[in-house]
Amino acid sequence: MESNTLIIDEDKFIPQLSIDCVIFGFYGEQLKVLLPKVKHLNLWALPGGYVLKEEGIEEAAQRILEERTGLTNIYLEQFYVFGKATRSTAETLKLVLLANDFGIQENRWVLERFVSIGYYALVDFSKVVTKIGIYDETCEWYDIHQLPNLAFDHADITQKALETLRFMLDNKLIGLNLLPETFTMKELQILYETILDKPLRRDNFQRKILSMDILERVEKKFTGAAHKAPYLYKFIK
Amino acid sequence: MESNTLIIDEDKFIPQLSIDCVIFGFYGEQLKVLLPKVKHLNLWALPGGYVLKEEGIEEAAQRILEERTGLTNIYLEQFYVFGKATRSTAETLKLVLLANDFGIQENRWVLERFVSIGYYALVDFSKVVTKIGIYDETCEWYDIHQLPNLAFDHADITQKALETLRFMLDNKLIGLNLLPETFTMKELQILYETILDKPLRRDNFQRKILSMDILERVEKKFTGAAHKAPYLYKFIK
DNA sequence: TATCATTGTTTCATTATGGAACAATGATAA
DNA sequence: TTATCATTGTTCCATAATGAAACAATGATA
Repeated sequence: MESNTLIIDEDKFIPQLSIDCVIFGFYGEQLKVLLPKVKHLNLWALPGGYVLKEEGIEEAAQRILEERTGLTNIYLEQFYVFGKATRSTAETLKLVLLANDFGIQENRWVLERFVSIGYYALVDFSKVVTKIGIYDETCEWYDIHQLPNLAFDHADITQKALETLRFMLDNKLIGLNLLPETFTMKELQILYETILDKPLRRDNFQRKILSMDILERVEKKFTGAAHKAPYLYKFIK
Repeated sequence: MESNTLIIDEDKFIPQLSIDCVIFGFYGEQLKVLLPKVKHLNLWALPGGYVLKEEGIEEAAQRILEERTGLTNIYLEQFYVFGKATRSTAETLKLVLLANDFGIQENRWVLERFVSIGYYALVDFSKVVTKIGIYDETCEWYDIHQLPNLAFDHADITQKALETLRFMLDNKLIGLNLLPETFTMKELQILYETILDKPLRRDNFQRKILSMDILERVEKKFTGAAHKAPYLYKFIK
């Protein structure tokens, strides 16, 4: 991230290195991304920040997420480093500074080229209570298919995060972090369908997931709807 | 990489950010890693370096590889960023500096904590003519199972590169970069077996690979051995 | 010409997957 | 009470992928 860093002590951080986080949540049969809005501009940026000189990058990502969104100790996965020379951010950053009545100090590294480490986070939508960072106007969820105007190359970063999530779907227990404690098979299937962006067969999906022995069937869920009540499941620890 | 950077103009580079490359080759039925040896010490370090302020990280990796090994325009893949706070490198680096009669300048960022971007490279062993970097004593191939004394956390980095290579084996055309223009099915199979570190069935392997329609059968290879001559294959462009 | 090691291929059993149908169930309406 | 309905849970079968064994081909050597 390169915005919202208007008042920082540059000596505390590793110069020209940043972290950007793509936070995925799942709600209303849609995959969502949590995005803070830049104050005074029609512009959104991934929650991001810098790495303290004595701080591990994973800890930096956790700290940044807590400062910007209030989320603590969440599932994080490094996915790519964005470091093209043409990854120019100074122009947009200057816009941000001007819009917020900050002067532009040309010699600071904040205005130089950045290398940014991308992390994606998976969170249980129902447990998230977002906090607005001191430089943010809002911090809200957006459908992955209807993202707002993203700053810098943050649309590319989000896209790459989504591709990585898809690629990892069979190797990591994605659902464990994106769903509440208990859920129905249908909810899990819709989550997979949403991430993969393609329909899956109900019977085959159930057979495959159950054969993995990662789910425990708990009680039934009576919704009051006029049909058979589905079982609830939870992940086996 | 944090060694062999004894005489550098620090202002040209992004501070505290480095690139380390794990170069894989395949020869004699073994997976090899190309490693320069640190001058005057019983110590080897992955070929690495820093990123110029106006340079993309991929170009930086290519430049570093050319300077250190003579390899140009090779297959590179980013695989992980190593940025733990405890990733201390100063002690070893001071040893390197002392052993090479360089003074230690405490305030330079070269001695601070580093965040290092890991790249792995795949090269055709038969085409490699290594060059010794100006700070290196030798630059030679080592069997992946018999690595020499590696500096810093470079053994971890190498291990992670190998794991990523394994994980990607079915998704990327690994063989295309590690084998010469033409090769036998057996050579390809041994490559796969070596990377995966487990035996594969000859018949099933052949069937699976051929069904992928990525190989073109060329002429036969007469070795003079007392058995049927195998076909040679090459990858379809 | 027989032997040998290795390669290329076929065959068969087993398992996984795709696709359809059927049975079960919890509410609602006749 | 009973018929209806939407959805869930399950079974069944055809097809595809994979595991494993056997067989045929071939290029050199004795």
